[in-house]
Amino acid sequence: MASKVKSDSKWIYRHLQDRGCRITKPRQAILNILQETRKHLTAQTIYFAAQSIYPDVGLASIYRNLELFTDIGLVLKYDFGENQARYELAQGPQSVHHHHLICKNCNKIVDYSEAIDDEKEFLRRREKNLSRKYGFKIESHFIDFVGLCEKCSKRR
Amino acid sequence: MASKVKSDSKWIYRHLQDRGCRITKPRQAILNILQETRKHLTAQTIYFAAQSIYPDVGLASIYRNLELFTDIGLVLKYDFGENQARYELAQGPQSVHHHHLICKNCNKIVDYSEAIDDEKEFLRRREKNLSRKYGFKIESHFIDFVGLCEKCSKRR
DNA sequence: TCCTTAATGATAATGATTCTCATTATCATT
DNA sequence: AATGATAATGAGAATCATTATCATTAAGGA
Repeated sequence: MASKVKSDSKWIYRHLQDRGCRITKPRQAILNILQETRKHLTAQTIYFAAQSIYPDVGLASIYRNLELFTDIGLVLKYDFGENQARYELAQGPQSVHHHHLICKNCNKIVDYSEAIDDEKEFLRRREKNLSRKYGFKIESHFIDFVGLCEKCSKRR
Repeated sequence: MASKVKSDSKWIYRHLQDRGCRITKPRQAILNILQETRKHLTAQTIYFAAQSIYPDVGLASIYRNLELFTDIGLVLKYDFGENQARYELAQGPQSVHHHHLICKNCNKIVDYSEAIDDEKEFLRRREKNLSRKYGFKIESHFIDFVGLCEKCSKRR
């Protein structure tokens, strides 16, 4: 019953309502949490955090809504080779489009977003080319570099 | 007991032996299978195929060795948003370095490798830059485009 | 052939994610 | 503000890929 849901960015709610989705407390809680961090959170972490906003929330709703948000492009879902997915807001004040460096030994993740401009041009060409050739309607892309972080490459 | 393991590319075995790994029947079976396909196979698929080469093989060995092969760079492990990983040989006669188009609706995967040359130059610069800045020793990269395939984009 | 020990197979355990279904809450309409 | 259709929920069971355990086997150098 109790709920500490704060008011959120209007555009997110419009995005949901345009699709006939209701604005529920679990959804507000999840979005609040994602808006307050830059980290990639697991469903469990989001679940625990959501309980402090809306104690009655269930884990199933966390998964259901993360899937919904991912489907409608509000959230990005990542797999960094752990045995669980990670999520973050696709757009918003806290989030900048970025890619990842993944240490295959300790699983450390570094986000980077610099020098993105020459990348944009490259990706624009590539997406146009691929769309035409394969008939795909491309919505997003992921670029991950995998290797060893400084610590792990010394330790080997 | 029975075993139909064929002789394999020498370099792969050298790669294993250099690391003190033994050449076992399960390992030979897995590598045979991966060498004969261009597809991204699941552990289950590899398990069933391996049984026709070496009937006594256990599922645990499939997982253990796929992890080993991934660690030493012989195999690439992918997650396409299904609930299971997929694997393919990192290098070899059948395999060409490529990236993916993933349909987020029906999970269709298209491999593409054309026009890879301008990508190489772009990636070289990017990897050098990131290595210097973050101290990462970058070994590989993944570029995936996510969207809707032709069928699914019409159906919506 | 012998010996060391890496690797294996069988199977139990784990744990993230999904499913089921009765109940509840959202929100357009009145 | 009350109503009603139904989207969404919470609890917990079910699923299923992956890992861990451990006694046994086999690779490969001596």
